[in-house]
Amino acid sequence: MKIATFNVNGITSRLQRLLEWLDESQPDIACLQELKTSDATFPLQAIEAAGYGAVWHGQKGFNGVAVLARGAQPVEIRRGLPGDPDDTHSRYLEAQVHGLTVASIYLPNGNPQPGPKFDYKLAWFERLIQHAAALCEAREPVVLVGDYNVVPSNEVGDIYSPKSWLDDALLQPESRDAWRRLLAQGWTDAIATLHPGVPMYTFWDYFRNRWSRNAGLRIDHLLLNAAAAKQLASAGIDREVRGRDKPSDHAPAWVVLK
DNA sequence: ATGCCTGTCTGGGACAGA
Repeated sequence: MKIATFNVNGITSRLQRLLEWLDESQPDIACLQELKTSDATFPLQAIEAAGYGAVWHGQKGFNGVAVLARGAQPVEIRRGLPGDPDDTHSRYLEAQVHGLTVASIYLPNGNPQPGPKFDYKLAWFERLIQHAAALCEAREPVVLVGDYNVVPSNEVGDIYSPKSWLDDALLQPESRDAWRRLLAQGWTDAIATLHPGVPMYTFWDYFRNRWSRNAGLRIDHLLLNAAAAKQLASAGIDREVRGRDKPSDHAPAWVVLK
């Protein structure tokens, strides 16, 4: 069972990159973020033609998350996190498919900080922590994947160099503290567990030659509860996707469960 | 040192992203 996460940065302009990656990587489940399109304009036909069923939560111009499943129709469990009825952002979609529960997460970026966007990020994180507690305790496998917009540490496995990012919302102690408290519920960070100490970046800014210099950040994560972690076989990053024509600024990350 | 690129909505320039 291969589960992947991919921030596509606009599914409309990224559709060919997405389809070729699905064909190559053959994930059983693919969670997408930053669709940047409305529910009505989600390219369902092309995704079904590629052999995938889908549920999605779109938003015109911004945000947007989806869960794709190869040869299956995901069953939607929840769209949006509980705890704030005024939150209009499409950032959380939870579904059951292929015998497990999976969530596609697009955690707020939070820049600039300090400020209201950073406050929103931290508040959203607290709502995720609240909601994730019961999922972590589930006896069935649960996988929370997506763009968490947190660089977990300043180590080279997580960032090429923290120097120019020290004031960024992705590295702030508050962001990292929330990340640590989420993991402390009992989640396994699949990439960090299987590839400690080596660069496992998932994002490279479009400018400043960040891709050609491999000046990347590890911000897309795959978290497994105990039942899922028992099945953990391998994990990786499809880096080559970032080097193609008209790429997303993120590369897909994936985990295989036995 | 700096959104320096890129996508979206829109129809040129603003906003958002990380």
